[in-house]
Amino acid sequence: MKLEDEIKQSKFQDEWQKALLNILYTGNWLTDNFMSLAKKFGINDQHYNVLRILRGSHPNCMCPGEIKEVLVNKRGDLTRLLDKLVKMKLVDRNINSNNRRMVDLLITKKGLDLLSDMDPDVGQVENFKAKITELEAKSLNEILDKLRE
Amino acid sequence: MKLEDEIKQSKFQDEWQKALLNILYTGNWLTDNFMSLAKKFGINDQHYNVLRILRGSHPNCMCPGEIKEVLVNKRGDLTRLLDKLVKMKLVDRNINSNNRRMVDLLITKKGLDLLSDMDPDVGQVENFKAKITELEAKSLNEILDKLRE
DNA sequence: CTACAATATTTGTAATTACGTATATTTGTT
DNA sequence: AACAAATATACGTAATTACAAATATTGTAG
Repeated sequence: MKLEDEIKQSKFQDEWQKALLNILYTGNWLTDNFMSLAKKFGINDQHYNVLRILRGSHPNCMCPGEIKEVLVNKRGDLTRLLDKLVKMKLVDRNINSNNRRMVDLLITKKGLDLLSDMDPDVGQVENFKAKITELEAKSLNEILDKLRE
Repeated sequence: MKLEDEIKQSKFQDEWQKALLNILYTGNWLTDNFMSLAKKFGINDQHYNVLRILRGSHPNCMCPGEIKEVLVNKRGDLTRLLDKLVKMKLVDRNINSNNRRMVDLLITKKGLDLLSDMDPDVGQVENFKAKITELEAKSLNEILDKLRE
């Protein structure tokens, strides 16, 4: 749907202002989709993001600092977010033996299985290939990168 | 900065996957900017968004439902968000005389002054004109609109 | 080898957000 | 006029998030 209709605004000052709102709106739209998807599986979107990062490094572990670095959305209290994942037995947490300030986190079988169950639904949300061409995606990436300069 | 460096990822599966993360990352980046800006002025980004909407309709008032409709980011508990703005005397709240289920919200002089003070800083964050051309903004809008179809 | 700075994570506390439910008012129906 | 349905907002409670400070461990200079 056109942005004008989605946020009930008849028109924008200019294309730049519309772009600002469009990025925020589309980002929130994606996040909302992930949130309701995750909720169906008993977690939230931040839990999902962390699990997915841990799956990416499996069978190696990561420490909280490393996870924070690659998290797109840095909001949330990582310690307590991990508390919950450990409590749900989706993640194992152990003190790193080389550096006891650090904590090794490893996704469990249960965690991997949960992600597998979610994959089809996630594929739906991430189904960009059906909506824009590769050239459009590339162009989008270039423009967004420029904006953050 | 290129997305690869910002989230410490050496490469992405494809342009589509990068686009997904880029939208989320850029949206969060913008939100973080607004958050730290608003914080300097003693409010948060959602308070700012609501104030800005109310300035848009000033000198007319709006009710919570109308505000929720146009809010890009619908997160947050509007009632208690407004409680805070009323307590800070940035917004006046009165029961609507025609329909007493509804509540009239009007930005105060103090609220307008706060926004004026913030405007220069906000201009910096929203400074898209300096970064992308009008054509690029237009192209961005078209691609984002497509993604949400 | 001791003191001090740096690093990695955790914790306390307050604020915000989520979500279901409750309240109040209006509207429509009989 | 009485009552159910619909509408608009507020509230209770639990979960999450923000922020500052605390704890524990390691690295390092003297």
